[in-house]
Amino acid sequence: MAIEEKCPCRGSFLDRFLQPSILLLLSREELHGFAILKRLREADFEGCQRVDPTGLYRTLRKMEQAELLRSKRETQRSGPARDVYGLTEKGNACLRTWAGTLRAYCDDVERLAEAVAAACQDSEPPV
Amino acid sequence: MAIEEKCPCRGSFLDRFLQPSILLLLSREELHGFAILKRLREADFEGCQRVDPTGLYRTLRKMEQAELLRSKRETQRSGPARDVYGLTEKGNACLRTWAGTLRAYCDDVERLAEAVAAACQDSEPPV
DNA sequence: ACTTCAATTAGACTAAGTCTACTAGTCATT
DNA sequence: AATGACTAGTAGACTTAGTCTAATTGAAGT
Repeated sequence: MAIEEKCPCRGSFLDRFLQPSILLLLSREELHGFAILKRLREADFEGCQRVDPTGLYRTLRKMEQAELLRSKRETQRSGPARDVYGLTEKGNACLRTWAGTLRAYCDDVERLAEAVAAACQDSEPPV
Repeated sequence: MAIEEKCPCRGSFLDRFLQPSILLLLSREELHGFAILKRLREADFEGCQRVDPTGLYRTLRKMEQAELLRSKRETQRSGPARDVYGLTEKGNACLRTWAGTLRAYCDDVERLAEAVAAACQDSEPPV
């Protein structure tokens, strides 16, 4: 009867916010991939705390292809070279679109959450 | 500069709520696949309005395999046979877990939405 | 020499959903 | 009798997003 760890109801498949999170971080300052990774892991936004490096770097490259980001390779005095990313104008427009999308999405999920909560109260209250 | 139709910021990839929606519907009454399809299309919850039949039926079978649903084949006096689905006890437990998950998720998205909105106001207000 | 950290990449995989197309029965028209 | 519309469900290839394991390179610390 117990619900498994990987059942979708645990919410493990509900994270689709890597892109807006990246755009948000880069709207404040330019950052390279690894810095974005660390920022996301410390973020108060839980959705990206367990971000996977492979996924992040792949997403950055994809966003650059989509012209949301531009990068420049930066060779440091010490340590390996790294790609510093910044927002393009299109990236900024994308972030503004996200603002509305997230607002609408949030309201929508809110309605579903309330309906589910109501259904649960009606039936079996959790003791 | 314009954002494409299929850019993630439009929100087209933000629908991960087919399973809780199905559980919610079935917590009220038993239904067969096609009825679930129609209910979802009329639902006030936007996330599932454009649900695809293939995806729905596949999800139903998967949920049955995961023992969240049970089905019985029902031959009607008129029309093709159909599979009527109902919640199992595990399905009920899953729905209760969803209640908490959706609540937490909603709060999380809310925070991100506000941060993005704030970032957009700081930079370029949309004219 | 050994380890640790910084920075990034490769490749195979999984979850969810989309798109096009198809089958098969029933019903009302034409 | 044939057509089209509706009900009910299925097949298969594809896309998006993200995970997991593993590897590489270089510099710094012990």
